Amino acid sequence: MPDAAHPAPMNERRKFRREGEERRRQDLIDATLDSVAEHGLEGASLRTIALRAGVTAGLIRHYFPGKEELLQEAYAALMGRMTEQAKAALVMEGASPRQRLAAFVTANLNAPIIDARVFSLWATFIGRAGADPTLARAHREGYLGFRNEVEAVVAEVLGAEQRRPDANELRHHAIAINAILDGLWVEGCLAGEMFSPGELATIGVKAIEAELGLAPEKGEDK
Amino acid sequence: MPDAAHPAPMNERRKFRREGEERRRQDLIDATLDSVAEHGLEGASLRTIALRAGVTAGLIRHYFPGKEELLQEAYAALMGRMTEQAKAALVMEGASPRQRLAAFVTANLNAPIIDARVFSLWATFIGRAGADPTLARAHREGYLGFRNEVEAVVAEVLGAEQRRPDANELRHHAIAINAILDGLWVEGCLAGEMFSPGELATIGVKAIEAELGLAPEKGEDK
DNA sequence: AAGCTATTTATACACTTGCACAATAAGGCT
DNA sequence: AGCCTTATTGTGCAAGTGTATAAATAGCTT
Repeated sequence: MPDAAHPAPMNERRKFRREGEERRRQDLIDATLDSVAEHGLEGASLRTIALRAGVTAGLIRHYFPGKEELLQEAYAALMGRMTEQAKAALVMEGASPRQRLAAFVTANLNAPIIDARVFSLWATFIGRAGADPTLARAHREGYLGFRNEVEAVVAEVLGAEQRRPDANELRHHAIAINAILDGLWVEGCLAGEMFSPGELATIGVKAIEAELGLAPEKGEDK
Repeated sequence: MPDAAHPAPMNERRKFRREGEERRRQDLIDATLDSVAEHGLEGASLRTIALRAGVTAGLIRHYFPGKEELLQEAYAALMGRMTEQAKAALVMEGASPRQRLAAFVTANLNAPIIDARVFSLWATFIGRAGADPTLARAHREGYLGFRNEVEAVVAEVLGAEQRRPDANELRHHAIAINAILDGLWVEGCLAGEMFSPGELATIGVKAIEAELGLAPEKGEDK
């Protein structure tokens, strides 16, 4: 819509700025994620995306071979940010393994990881994993990477308690803990207002400590 | 495509049979779910759906006001079948509460509940829950119903052990157990071949018994 | 057998979609 | 200052979309 303050002569070509390549690609990917989150894959047309990014639709083809590639890159970017945030909570210096585990769980069950928009994106993309092997592989890698992180922390925690679980035990613990985190994440994203702040984290920490057979902390029993 | 054995005269109008209303609606809903599972919401056009159902596109409008209503009914049907199957495992006569819980968990972590197609459908629809309040409410109801079932079984199990949890404790247990089931369900659906048969159920039963603080069964420790 | 009715097909329409490509101008280089 | 590259716009197109509606016919009623 033409700005009333700057009445544009008719047929004037739209002014534009040249952005750096990396910047433009990021903007387009962000606009894609926004569009998908808001209107689903179906509503994310090239024109919608371009409008959101402040460019015209034709430009997209200058940066991406086609729509499919744009979507795949957008999904990869989303997964990258998610796992990055999730793992960031693990780098705590000078904390006991058990404290690190609790911090990890708490971080994963609060904002910004618990987020309806991110969940919507995840679900929309993952729903196509069955049909699109590219998406399926991207998920698999993200999942396994995350689970390996979990498994490493679990090994540390149990090691600090003088317990020596075998490989299979360790794997089962990691799978179960991962499931607890995933499940609570889904519930929190879908119905966050049903839980008081921090409640999901409390539930998660307790469930995971129970899974690992850790004695309750002093004063932690209600 | 015309059958070679019955060469059709040109411009012959397609033959058809009148099915009962209920039957047709079901066929259309099934065709919708198939289309969505295979090509996603975007690829599920009225013509695709009609083709799958063996009718022409125009007929859909005779049974549904528009595409959106068809999708909503399809989602409702999907949720209905899922929760119905899930709860069915609970009706075991003459079993101890603990056995019933274990059977419930096992049933929910094996086929046909663990199913890539159903998961794909669930994810695709739930991804739109953020934007579509109708879908969000449908999910909420299904989720709460399921969680209440879980809570009831938990109360029975703990009651049989002479334990009297308060309401909040009970709620937390139900949320945690629900998360374990959801999380393992997701993992199983997305990467079923990474787990040996029955492995997810084993992990789930152990994790849930740990959550409830139940002593391991005799001979159950590895 | 004839007629009725509502299920079903078929066609039309306005609109959107992804993609192709020519035209243009922004901004660095000399 | 002028030029050259290429990022960006704008237009066009064929295919597909949901919806509206007219035409046909399957199967029941009488």
